[in-house]
Amino acid sequence: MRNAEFDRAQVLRGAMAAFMRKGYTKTSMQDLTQATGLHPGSIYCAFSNKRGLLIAAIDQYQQDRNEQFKLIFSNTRPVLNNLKNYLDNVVVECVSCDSQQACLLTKALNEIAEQDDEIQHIISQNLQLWQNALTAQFELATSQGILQGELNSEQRAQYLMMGIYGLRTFAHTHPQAEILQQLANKLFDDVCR
Amino acid sequence: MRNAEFDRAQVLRGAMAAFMRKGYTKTSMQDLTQATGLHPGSIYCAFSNKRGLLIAAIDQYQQDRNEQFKLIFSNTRPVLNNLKNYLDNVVVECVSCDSQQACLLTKALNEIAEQDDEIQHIISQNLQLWQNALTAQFELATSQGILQGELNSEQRAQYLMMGIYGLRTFAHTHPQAEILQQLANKLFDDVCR
DNA sequence: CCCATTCTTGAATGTACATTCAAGATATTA
DNA sequence: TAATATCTTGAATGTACATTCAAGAATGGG
Repeated sequence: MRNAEFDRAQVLRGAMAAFMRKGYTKTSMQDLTQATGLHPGSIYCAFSNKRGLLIAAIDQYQQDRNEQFKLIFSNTRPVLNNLKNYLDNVVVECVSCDSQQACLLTKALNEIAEQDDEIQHIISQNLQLWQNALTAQFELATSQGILQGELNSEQRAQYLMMGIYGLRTFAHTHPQAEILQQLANKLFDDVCR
Repeated sequence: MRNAEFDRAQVLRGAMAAFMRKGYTKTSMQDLTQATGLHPGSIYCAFSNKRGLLIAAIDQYQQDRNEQFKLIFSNTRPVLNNLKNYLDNVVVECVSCDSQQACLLTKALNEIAEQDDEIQHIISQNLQLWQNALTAQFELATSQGILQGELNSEQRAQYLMMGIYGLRTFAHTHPQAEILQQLANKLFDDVCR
């Protein structure tokens, strides 16, 4: 008889930002009411509780990132150019030092790992989809004869994921663009080797 | 007129373990009294507060890891063997999935980054010492003519640090020894390239 | 062996938090 | 426009937490 007034995606993006800034535990419901513009009652009505809001935010994050991924890879340029652009984009995010540009999945994974099996599973699954998408790109490059070497596409994707995780953590101590870009360049070379 | 009864190092190792298991925020003082065997009053007397206990625990962690580092590198075997052993050791820690085997520095860095400047600074400094020690090993190998290529020793150390950070995060989603060892092997190759 | 000093104990304190709920507001339907 | 269903509001609730503190215990010097 009456529809909710808020825009679910916008609310979840606000929650995302809050969780990325302070981490799940340290983010209070008060932070979340501010970040989402919703009153506590509305949050509990729509997402059950703080944990439910995190799960919904992770889902929205995955959708948003998937759009971005498609944007980078859906074109006719050479696959390796797209991959390099993708990695350079990660570097830009790291350099900005803007906590909103962090990766919600890895942030939550590092915080919650071994504490909440269900959330850990959700995050792992999302990261796996991610890795699969990268594997597909490497597979494409291989089928085009662009990539050679001992590694298969899955191994390349795993190594790239590992490198991106590492880059994001490393950036906390060395936020200089030059250093990060250099590491990313070598990572790209090594992945393609 | 009277000495403290507890063994400071042991107390701090208990606190370390607690912080590594749950993270700083989620670890309650009750957890810490259990983990350290100390009553709240004693903790506050010795370390001011929970934050002070974390800082002291980080310091103890650094000392302990430094001992371990020396143990691995203080011998007459080839430098690169030692480096490989060191990396393999990280893999073993990752595989165990034992949260006590995590790295307190990276765990705290990922949680607290951009939230507590002083702690961030302490962690960064400790990680830098770490990186410097690795740089020295690469420098040694280079001076022995074992390492060639475009990279300088600092760049190699940075790349290795990045890789280790990445490996630790990646292990949360892929704790299989085989996969992690494969990634570590390639990382070592690429670092030495 | 007693005194002075320091350490230990753990219950008490106040605060900050996640969550609930009942009253009020608003939209849709008839 | 009236009735009804649903959403919104934000103060109230109980809990869990970090921290304090005063009483008690233990040590070593004299």
